[in-house]
Amino acid sequence: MSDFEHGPFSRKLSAFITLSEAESAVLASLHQRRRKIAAGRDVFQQGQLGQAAYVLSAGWACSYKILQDGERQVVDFQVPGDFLGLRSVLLHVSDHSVVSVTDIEVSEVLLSDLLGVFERTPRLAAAVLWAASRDEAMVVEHLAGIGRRNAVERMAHFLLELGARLSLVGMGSRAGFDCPLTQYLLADALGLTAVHVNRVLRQLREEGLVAVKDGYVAFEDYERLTEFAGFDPAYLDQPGPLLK
Amino acid sequence: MSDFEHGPFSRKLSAFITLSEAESAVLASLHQRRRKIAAGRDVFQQGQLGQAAYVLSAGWACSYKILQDGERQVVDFQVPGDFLGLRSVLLHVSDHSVVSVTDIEVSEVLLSDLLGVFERTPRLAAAVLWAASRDEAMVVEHLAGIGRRNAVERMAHFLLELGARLSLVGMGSRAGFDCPLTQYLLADALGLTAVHVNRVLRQLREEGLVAVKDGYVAFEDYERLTEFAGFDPAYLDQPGPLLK
DNA sequence: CGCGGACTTGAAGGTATTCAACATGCGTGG
DNA sequence: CCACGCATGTTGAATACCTTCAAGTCCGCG
Repeated sequence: MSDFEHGPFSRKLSAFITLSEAESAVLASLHQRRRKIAAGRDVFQQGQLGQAAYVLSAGWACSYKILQDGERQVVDFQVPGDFLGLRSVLLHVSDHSVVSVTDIEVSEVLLSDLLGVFERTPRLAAAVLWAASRDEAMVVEHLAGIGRRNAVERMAHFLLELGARLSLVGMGSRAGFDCPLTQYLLADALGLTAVHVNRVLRQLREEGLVAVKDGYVAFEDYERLTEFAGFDPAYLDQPGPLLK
Repeated sequence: MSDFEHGPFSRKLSAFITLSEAESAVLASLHQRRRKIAAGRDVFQQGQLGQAAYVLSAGWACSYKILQDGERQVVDFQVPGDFLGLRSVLLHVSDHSVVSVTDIEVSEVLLSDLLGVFERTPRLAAAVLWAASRDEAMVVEHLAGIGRRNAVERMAHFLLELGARLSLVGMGSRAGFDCPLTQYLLADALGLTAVHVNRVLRQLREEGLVAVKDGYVAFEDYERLTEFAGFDPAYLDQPGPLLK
């Protein structure tokens, strides 16, 4: 049985462990409670008692925090195959909010489901922990970018990372990718103002590195952009399953 | 049997699950390979093939990334009970480095140990995943701070969070805590220069909020500082075990 | 005693923000 | 159908925050 039949989530996990039929079946059983959510709706909110997490099967979502003074910081964007709110389910109280950027489709995963999966198929526990680690690695890279890169490098690096992630699920290439993010969302992700995001994008465009226009990110000179941003995709790549 | 007998790691996990004797024994078995490391030594490095993670049992450590241009971003500091390199063991390649800030004591945990623990005691898998989630929540809060708080608020929030974490393991209070971090380390953690850290600390001292001097952080007005920094410890608190 | 690491302070400069104005495109209702 | 509102994108000018560069202090230690 192909690991790819059950959608992007199985596809993602199968990069870490080779899924047995039993394990595939257990994963498939997680997709019982499907929901469609329109663009711009909160999936869940910061502070909410969250017993459920979700697996995103279609569309883009965005996890963010609202600070005391009302400022928003986008922590990460989620694309198909990613978890929504995995931390929340384990922390009992959500430390962040998630909003749909486009129309999305999700499967609800209860804490009890997750614990059941862990007991019946411990290898899947490792796979889920791996997926969580990979997500955290991206958050950490994001942290480093905000802390230590200037606005232009930060944007360049961010666009390259997003492109690499999307390539892994067949939604992007070295040419570019469709991107539904507004300059406001980009600003809140990169710790900038929307005004400055605009200037930075102009600069990257004028230097012939990357052009963002009409919902499409076009890499005009992938090599030079990679060089400029100091982008190293090692933390995203998974050469093969670690557990056979 | 008290959950506290086996050191800060068991103490931390027992905030999430009530440990059975069998589970405590399994945890204790993880502390077979103990190592002492002098201050200022790398425990492991970014890019290294890391089969092993560590549990910190004494002292302070610091995880960081080095960017292309040589700039350092400190991701988090670790105090007793915290994991070192859990992500690395699951990602196979470490995405960050860890250095000892003080003399430290660690226990090595192999990937095979961890998988064994998951198979024998699935509830511990959940507990470990919870601990990882809690650590990630701190990284996310850190990200939000760097992205959306100015230098003074950022520093205030950081010191409050550190104080709260240390209080949980009995190493701090609302009065203050011992802190071995230099202004250079603080700068690299907060995405500032050491020079500006110095000015920010002076400002916080002059406003009677918090004073950092001779390795001790003294909260001079905890209430007002909390208010000023917009500090909400919800994501650190765990009212009681989620799994009995 | 001299050296290095950590800390401190001033002055100048650059990056990103703030404020303000305007352009563009899309959907909705008059 | 066109007017209008609203979200998004664009650009300029003034300002603020933080960095950079530079100089110097303090202290522990070989």
